[in-house]
Amino acid sequence: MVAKLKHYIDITDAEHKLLGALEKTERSTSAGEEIFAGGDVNKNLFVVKYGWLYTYTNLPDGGRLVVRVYHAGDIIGMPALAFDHHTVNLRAVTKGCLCPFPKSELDVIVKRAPRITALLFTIAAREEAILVDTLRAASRMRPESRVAHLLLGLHARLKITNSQMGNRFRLPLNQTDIGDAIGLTNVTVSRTFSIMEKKGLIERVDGEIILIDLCELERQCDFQDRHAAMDTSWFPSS
Amino acid sequence: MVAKLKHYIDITDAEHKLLGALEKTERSTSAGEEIFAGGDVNKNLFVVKYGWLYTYTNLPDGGRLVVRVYHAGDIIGMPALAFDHHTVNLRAVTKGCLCPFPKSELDVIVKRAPRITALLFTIAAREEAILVDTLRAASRMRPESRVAHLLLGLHARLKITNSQMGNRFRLPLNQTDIGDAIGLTNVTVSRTFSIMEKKGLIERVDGEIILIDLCELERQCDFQDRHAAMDTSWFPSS
DNA sequence: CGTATGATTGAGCCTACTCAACTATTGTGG
DNA sequence: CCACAATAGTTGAGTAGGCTCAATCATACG
Repeated sequence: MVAKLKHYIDITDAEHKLLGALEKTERSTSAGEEIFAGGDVNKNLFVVKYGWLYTYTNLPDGGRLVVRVYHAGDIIGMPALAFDHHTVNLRAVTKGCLCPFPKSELDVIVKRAPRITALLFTIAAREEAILVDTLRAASRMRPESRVAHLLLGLHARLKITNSQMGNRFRLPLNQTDIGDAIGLTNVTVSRTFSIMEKKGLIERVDGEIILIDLCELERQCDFQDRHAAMDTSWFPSS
Repeated sequence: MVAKLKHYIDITDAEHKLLGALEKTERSTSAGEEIFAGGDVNKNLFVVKYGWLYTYTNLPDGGRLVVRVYHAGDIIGMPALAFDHHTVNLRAVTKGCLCPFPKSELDVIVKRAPRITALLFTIAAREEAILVDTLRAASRMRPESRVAHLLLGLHARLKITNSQMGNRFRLPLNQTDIGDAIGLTNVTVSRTFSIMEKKGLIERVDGEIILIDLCELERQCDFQDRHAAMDTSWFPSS
């Protein structure tokens, strides 16, 4: 996580030490494992060391909504900071490793490291902007644009921690998961992928996705990369 | 705003003074006025003194998505904290009054008032949880549940600052606005309201909404009140 | 090699959309 | 105060796109 935060601001030794405390505990996850469920008592946040995970909620009609996909360097559980119970479920997609830390450790950061606090605040704000983008795409766009938005979002996210990645990446989600993330059935996801491949927008090779026509993909879902830059101009001095 | 924050934690005189600084500038708004547009340079956040407003974005196909409705005591612009440009548009629904304050004033709070910082952080986290609820309802539920969710959300929000309100409130949004907020057309909103009225779930009198069968409304959209309580247990001492 | 999971494809249906006409309400200027 | 315009809401008819159901094909794994 420190590596990811360094991307945005310089971090002093003292700050580094405070952040290190958040990653002192480790917990490995196996593919498909349920880490916590909505309604569980919520004392911890999690930093992702590696692996893919997602949060989801069940819908009253039996459906399922995949809220957000997480990768190495992400912090899981910010929205739940406001409540003493979890609001969503967390599931590991692949093998991975998490660092749980109690909410209460944040108080030290808030008290002693105003720059880190501001940065975390900003990251939370960005999460909200990303969620609005998701709402835009998943509730109001045609299937092709929804898929495009999901793929571009994952790609932009993965590029931060893996800059020489190119336009190709492994996608460990099945089509039902994808459908639950963008509000389609697995059937429609399948048909949509086929159409996009036929159009020359993407390719699928060995369970990896290749984004062939990035420009057209970005155009059709009005994509904004929320990861590239953040406004740190208002931050206090350290 | 101070009145609203007091709801959750005690506020010392020093903290009160810092917060007061955020509300020293005022700006009145007229009904239908556009306050800012997505892409505008973003230096200010806004505290709502009174009036109704909403943020929205335009969709690539010409549609519109109403993201969030704001009332007295709300802070507008948290998600934009992460960027130097606005990510959405803001429009006033009714006459009202806003207190704009520069982002840079937050740095003083982050440095000097850790409890207030923690509280603002928590409010941002709650906004995210609310947005997930919106995503759930607006992208995946039947029209009736979507309307129910919107009405209950507004009602829960208005109750905080107006505790003896009962189950009746004025709704200054037209059916096109409502549709844009929950992913329906004005036509479907009209039909849905009629059905819900016929079923005895709600009533409409003089442009006001009366929630007749609260339990059934809550049941059918799986409603959670995110405003009632917040977890402040992890906050630092002041 | 057999089983389980995941992906593809086809047929038919259903729901919210579009288009359009009409009614109701609100606001404004003469 | 009335006439007119503009905005908002209602209702009907027909359409279309994504869903459901179901069968088949592909791949991975023990």
